[in-house]
Amino acid sequence: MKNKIVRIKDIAEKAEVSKGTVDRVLHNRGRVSEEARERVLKIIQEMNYEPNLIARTLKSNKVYHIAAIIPDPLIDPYWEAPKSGLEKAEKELRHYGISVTPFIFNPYNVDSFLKKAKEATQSEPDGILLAPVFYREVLSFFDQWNVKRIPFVLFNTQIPDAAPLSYIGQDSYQSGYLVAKLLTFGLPEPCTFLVAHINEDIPNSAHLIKKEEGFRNYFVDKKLEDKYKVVRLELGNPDSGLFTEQLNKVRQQHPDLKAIFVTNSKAYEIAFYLEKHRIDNIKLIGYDLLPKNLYYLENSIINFLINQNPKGQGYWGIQQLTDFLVFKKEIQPIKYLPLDIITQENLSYYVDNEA
Amino acid sequence: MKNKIVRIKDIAEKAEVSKGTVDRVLHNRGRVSEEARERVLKIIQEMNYEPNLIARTLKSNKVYHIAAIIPDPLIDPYWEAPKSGLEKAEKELRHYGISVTPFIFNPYNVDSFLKKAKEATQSEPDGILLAPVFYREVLSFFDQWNVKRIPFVLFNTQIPDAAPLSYIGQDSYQSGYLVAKLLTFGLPEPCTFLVAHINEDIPNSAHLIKKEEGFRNYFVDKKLEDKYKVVRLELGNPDSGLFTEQLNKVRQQHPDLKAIFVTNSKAYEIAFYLEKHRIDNIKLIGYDLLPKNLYYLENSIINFLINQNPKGQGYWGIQQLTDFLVFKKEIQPIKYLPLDIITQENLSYYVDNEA
DNA sequence: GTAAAAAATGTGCTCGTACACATTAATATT
DNA sequence: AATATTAATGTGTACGAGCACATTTTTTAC
Repeated sequence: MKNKIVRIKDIAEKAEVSKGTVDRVLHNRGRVSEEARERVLKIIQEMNYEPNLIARTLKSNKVYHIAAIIPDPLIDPYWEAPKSGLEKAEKELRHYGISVTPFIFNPYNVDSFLKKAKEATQSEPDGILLAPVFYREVLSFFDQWNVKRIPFVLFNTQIPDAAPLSYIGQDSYQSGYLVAKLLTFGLPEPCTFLVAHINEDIPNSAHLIKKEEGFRNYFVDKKLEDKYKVVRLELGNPDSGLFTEQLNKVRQQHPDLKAIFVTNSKAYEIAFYLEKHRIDNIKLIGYDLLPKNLYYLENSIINFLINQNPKGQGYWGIQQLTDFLVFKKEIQPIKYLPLDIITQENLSYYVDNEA
Repeated sequence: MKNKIVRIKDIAEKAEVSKGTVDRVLHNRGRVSEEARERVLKIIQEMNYEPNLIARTLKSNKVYHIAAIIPDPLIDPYWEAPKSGLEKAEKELRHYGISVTPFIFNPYNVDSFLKKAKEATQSEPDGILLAPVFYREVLSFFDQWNVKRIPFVLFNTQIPDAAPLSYIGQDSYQSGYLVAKLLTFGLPEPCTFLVAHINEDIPNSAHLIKKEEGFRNYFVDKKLEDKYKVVRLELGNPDSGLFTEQLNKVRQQHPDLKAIFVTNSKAYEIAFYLEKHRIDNIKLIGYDLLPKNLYYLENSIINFLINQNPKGQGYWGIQQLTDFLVFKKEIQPIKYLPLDIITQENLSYYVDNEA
């Protein structure tokens, strides 16, 4: 059987050199005669040697510091999941020398972001994981990190101009497209759909625009523009009276409103409104498995949730950086997570059961 | 910082014993005074020591042989995915001493199964991964393996009476339930649904019955029995004329037939029928991302597929056995994989991108 | 031709854990 | 009290890769 695991020692013996020489060939440390080099290289090929990553990391007790620049979960609960994901990854990878330091900023305050990003940069980390909530402000940091050669991984929000080591998240456009499919599947008759952006700085939130774009283009592509009408609404703070007013008005203007698509994780705000006004003929789709969303999903007020797998995003972010720093693997520049469709009936298998 | 990793040596020093003693405490190898035992145990708690699994497996060069008893992918293409999943796992885990030997049987031939299962048993493996296609025949093997103390993991088909180390797969009942939800969501008007079992030995296929049960119970639970009618059909070999005849007949008997639920991975057979007869007012839901199914999903003849994640099943099966054999971890007796809802629009993120 | 410099190759220790073996301390037996 | 027996504890090495350092071989300089 070829089942035997090939070690450096085996190669050394077969090539009639010492393992030191094999090591030099493997890592291009020079000081090897061309003759020996070729012989060793050939044998490595033949026996298709694969280094034992386990033994490798055991040796080097280098600690890799990763700075995780993420929004405060206490301010927006959405960010709890990514945080727990990266904590999980850190726990798993501690023995490989991975150490993660969170730099937590207020997602509604640019200065807070600037401060924390600066702190993170000054800590001279070996890698950075970042949720780039503020599009404009983050760009100059990318330059700094590129100069300093600090690899950085983005998640949640895709930034086209950046050249990160990797982006982890969903294809926003496609997720809007998917939502349109689901709603038209459930509503075969002509009607009106509402795209609701809740409490967001829209011009600075490219991914939300992408979602709306995908949503609208579905109707174009499928030639359904005559059948369905799409309206949009930028809603402010749900606690204000304006919020309710805006919704009342849109319902009045569009009596055939049959579905609402919420582009972020705050579908529960709309659900609260629907429940309060005892409206049960409007379907509702949103994002993410927050407890409040799950509550309304269970009560059939929310019909579907698209799981952005935020925990997985944090988890895979750290994993990607580890693969790069520790294992020196090739990193895929974009890692799209699946667009999970969640409903009452399959919910339990997605809650706390992933990655 | 608590960032320092705790080693056995650290514990030994703090407890003023040698690392040998700590080792004996950790592994209950006896020969330790009660006094020392308690002291060490306390310090292990305090410093919350976690063994370095990396170093652990590096030491022991034991090879664990796992026998994988699975159906032949050449006979039923469904089984390609589990096979590739377990191959992927083997590759990842080779350096932990995991070696997987496939024992491949004909899923339509009991004798072939008996022969291979016997061979696998005689090879005296350290663990067994099994797709228990033949319910009755597999039971005696469970007894044998229990006597020999060979841990076995089941996947794909849940067997209630068995007490495997772990079952990996989906909750069949719930998946039927989910399908009912999707269909009623898309078909708000009263109509008839067909549950189709294609080319299966139904009495011996508990998981297919469970699917139907879940499907039917959805209507009961939601008080929709008056609105929707459910009929069932056991279809034989799709290549025979009978197959088409049966379908024709059921359509004739139920003119308001609006959806078909195929309980296994052969939805493409019905799709072929629907396409051939140019029927586009019957929705179709089935299982698994086989190339043929994907083709019809792309063409909108199949509306949804439930992904049973067969690749993941093979992968996690080997992972579970490795966790048990190599890492001595606690194993969860049931590992339900999520009920992924797949449609044209989110398909690409599930194809070859998992586990 | 010899010594010095450079190139090539070899040796040995480290990482954290597990286990075999060696050693010491505490009882039991005569 | 001396020896045998058992219990308790300590010591040392292996696993595979990586790297510093030691050693050998070849080349260069005079």
